[in-house]
Amino acid sequence: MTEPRVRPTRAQQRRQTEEAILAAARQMFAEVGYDRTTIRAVAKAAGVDAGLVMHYFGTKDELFSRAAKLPAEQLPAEQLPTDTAEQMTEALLASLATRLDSEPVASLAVLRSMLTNTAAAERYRTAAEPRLNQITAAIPTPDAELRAGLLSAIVHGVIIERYLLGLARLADASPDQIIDLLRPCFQALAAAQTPPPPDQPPTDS
Amino acid sequence: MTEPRVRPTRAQQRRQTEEAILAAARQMFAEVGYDRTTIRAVAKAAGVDAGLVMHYFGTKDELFSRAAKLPAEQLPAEQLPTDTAEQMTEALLASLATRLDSEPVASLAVLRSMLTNTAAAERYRTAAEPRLNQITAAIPTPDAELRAGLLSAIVHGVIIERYLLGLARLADASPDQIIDLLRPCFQALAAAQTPPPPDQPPTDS
DNA sequence: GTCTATAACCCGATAGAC
DNA sequence: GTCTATCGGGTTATAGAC
Repeated sequence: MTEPRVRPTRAQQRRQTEEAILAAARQMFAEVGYDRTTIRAVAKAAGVDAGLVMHYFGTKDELFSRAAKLPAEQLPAEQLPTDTAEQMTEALLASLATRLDSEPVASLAVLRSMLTNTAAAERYRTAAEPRLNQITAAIPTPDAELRAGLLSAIVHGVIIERYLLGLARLADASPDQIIDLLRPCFQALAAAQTPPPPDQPPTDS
Repeated sequence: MTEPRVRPTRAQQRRQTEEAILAAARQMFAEVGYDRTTIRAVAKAAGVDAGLVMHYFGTKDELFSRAAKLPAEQLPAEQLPTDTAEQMTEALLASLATRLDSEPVASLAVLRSMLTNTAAAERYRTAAEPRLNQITAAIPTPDAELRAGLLSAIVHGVIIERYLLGLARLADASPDQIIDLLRPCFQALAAAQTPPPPDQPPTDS
């Protein structure tokens, strides 16, 4: 009998090299974007032949699509509370703090490519949409959709300048420092006007 | 004598076709980015031969560099007042309103390409630096540099989502609506905490 | 000054040997 | 399953005719 424990199943072996290819592809897509990422370079980084990459994924678009998927599609797990604007704001800040600490490389691949690749842009849109709806639901004003769009734009602007452009002022700061500065911004956007007006009218008027 | 008025100088003619090429290049760089822009397509859009583009600009990098320059380098003209944070904030909002109304296509070319082209990223950095310093100078807190970086990131995040990604919530809104919503955000970032600290120390201490 | 032809080099994708 | 060879296409850039 052949020892089936030591060298695992054909399918397992395949999944293993597939994962190595995907990891290399994610890294390169995140670093230089879709166009400048070549199948040949991905294969070399993964230690396999270029033909094998094509054999597994068929096309470069499919490779990008698979590489850009977050592991186990864990997105639906992180939901924002929509009860009050304050809760949503804090949850959004906490989510941003996590992303500022270590943004998944698959997300960076999408962000890096979304300005020059329509498939990446579409993936960005569909990934951001449920979150936009959650933010909108927590804001009690008629212009909630625009406010939610601005909050999302701020989050992504900060992440882009920190990770993709490496601007020193944002790249060197700590996540806590950034979210502490952004908290009043977010509260102003989510809570409409200031709760207590300065000069209180008489109680009976 | 040959009539020199009707058909202008050789140099003028050259400048004219050069400008046509640059306009076509700006448009294409802004729409699809550096990599997907080809010399051939630019030449066709400008109504000239591809070889002529190379003859004028020598290399694709030089063509991008020339196309990405704002006309007459009018950047130093728009300076932000650095006297008080309030003045700077309003000026920054006014500048954003103008850009939301019609962002120069040369700027869009840089923004579209900066995530996948190092020359574009470098141009973005050097163009943003003087403005960052002006914003910093108007903020009276020790973390002024980080606050300025966040303000800049917000501005560019909004512009990117509006023009380059075409997200509906930001693309359909009016500039005035957007800056009115962003005003409290910017004030919170620029003005630090509430001006009068609650407990004043004794005068002589 | 303008345009044609082509060189030299990449790429993604395919076919087939082993 | 893995790798080599190659096809067909694209690009920038150059050389040279008109």
